[in-house]
Amino acid sequence: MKDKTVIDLSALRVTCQSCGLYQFCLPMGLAEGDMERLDSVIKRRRKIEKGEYLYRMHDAFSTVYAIRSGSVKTYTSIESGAEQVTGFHLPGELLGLNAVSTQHHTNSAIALETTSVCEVPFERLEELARDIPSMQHHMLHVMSQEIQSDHCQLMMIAKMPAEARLARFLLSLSAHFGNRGFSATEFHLSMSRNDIANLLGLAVETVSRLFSHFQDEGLLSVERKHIVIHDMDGLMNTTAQGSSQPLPKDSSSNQRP
Amino acid sequence: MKDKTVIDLSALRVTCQSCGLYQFCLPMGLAEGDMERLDSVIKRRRKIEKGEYLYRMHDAFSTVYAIRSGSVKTYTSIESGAEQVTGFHLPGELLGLNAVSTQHHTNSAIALETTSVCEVPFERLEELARDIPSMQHHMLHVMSQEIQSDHCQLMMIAKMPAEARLARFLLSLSAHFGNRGFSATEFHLSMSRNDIANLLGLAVETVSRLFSHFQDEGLLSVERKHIVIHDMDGLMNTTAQGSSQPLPKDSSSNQRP
DNA sequence: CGAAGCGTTGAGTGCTTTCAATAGTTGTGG
DNA sequence: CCACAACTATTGAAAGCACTCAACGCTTCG
Repeated sequence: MKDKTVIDLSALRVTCQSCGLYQFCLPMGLAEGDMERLDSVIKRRRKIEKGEYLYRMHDAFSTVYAIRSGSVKTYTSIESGAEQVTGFHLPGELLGLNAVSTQHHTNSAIALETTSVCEVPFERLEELARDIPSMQHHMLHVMSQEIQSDHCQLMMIAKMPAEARLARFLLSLSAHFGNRGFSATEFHLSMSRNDIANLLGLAVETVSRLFSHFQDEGLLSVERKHIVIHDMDGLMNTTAQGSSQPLPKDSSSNQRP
Repeated sequence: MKDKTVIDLSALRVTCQSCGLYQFCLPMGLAEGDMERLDSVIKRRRKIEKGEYLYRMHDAFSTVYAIRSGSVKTYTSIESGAEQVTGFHLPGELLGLNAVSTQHHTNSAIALETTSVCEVPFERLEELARDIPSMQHHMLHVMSQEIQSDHCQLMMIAKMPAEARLARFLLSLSAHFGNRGFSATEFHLSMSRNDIANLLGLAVETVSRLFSHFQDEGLLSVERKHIVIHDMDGLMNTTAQGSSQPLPKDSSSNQRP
């Protein structure tokens, strides 16, 4: 335990530039000088264990979190006690920004495994954003991206059959891992079947059945939380909502003049 | 037609402060001086007819729109041609901000009736946001609010039966109108049944049946697009997912240590 | 080792969709 | 001005997908 301080010091000295994720994270697109200013604002690095909360719904909002390693589940609860998982978040993602409007968190964030995050005081971030145009733009960028992904999620739940939803979910995980230099075909699910089902708007049993079904078809192998994708194209095909229906364009009540 | 120029001039002279919606719109919370700066940035006021597009998916993003009157439907299209309505937007709402991340619009916005909007060049808005902290904050605020409402929508589609979804939809419209000084119990639906069904992730027939059902129960009267709510509480009760199930808190795989 | 929780599988039910037919509404052109 | 076409909305009947209920194996943890 003598070298504890040494470890702490080196940890504190870690900069965004030295982080393998900096191109996916807050400093994305920042000039070097600006990155140093960002570094100076990042409060500290925190490690949280599986099952610990990063923050809870209704907590006062003061801090934004960037995930360094591990994974986090976010979910909102409704009055009746029902929960809706809104996403699983992997390294490089920014959490907490959607609390700006209420000053209180509107969802809870819980670690799915041992997770390390960077904490950034939001006030500081706002100040930085004022001085650094690309930082301001990036914050808007991050939020607009979340909106887009929510819309995608919405469409998925509203329009796609269960099979396609799970396939898309797995493919999106696969792409995430692939982008970050990990295997796109073999990975570990840090979330429970329950969480997956909740995110996709399905019953746990349905998810379980679908995993078995995919395995029977030879699309993938699944053993508890270990996934190996054998047939990426096959998975993508199940995504295509049954088949390619030649929908009439603009089926709504409006036409362009 | 002699006074046409007079009308135009007076229209151009309209300021945010003179707009009945300013407390719901972009200038929300701005100091008076800052509001004038905002006014000077707003490019012009545009009137669009029913069926015209404010912008279309994939269009280059340069402008943010604030709705003055009328209503607008936004929707995204997926590769296969299927569409997902992402929202109906009423006076005071800001549209287009979610295109920041891609520089291209990721949804289309079409007028459901004759609609007038204010156009704000996004670049200008970003500049303003740099100079005026409360403006920057407000933009983040608007986007964070959209994320929250999307999460709400997600939960609704994923967890609620058809009846509750339509009830919630009507109640949210009612609240919107009420907040803006209109009747909360009697209003006009500017969107088609098809659009409603699409937004709620239902079939048109289901929506139609539900309207009839609500009417049979005496909760409301509906005649084509004219709605009169008779029993607000009754409607709210149908929202409660069948009843109040005493769900075990935190049904997920995680527990707090 | 027992309890508790997660995951899988089966059977039956039900909510919602799909298919189909009919009115009502809107818009256009003869 | 009316008739026809196209579209929107409503209603009924049948089918299907996913859910609920239920039981059991497996893993984890105290």
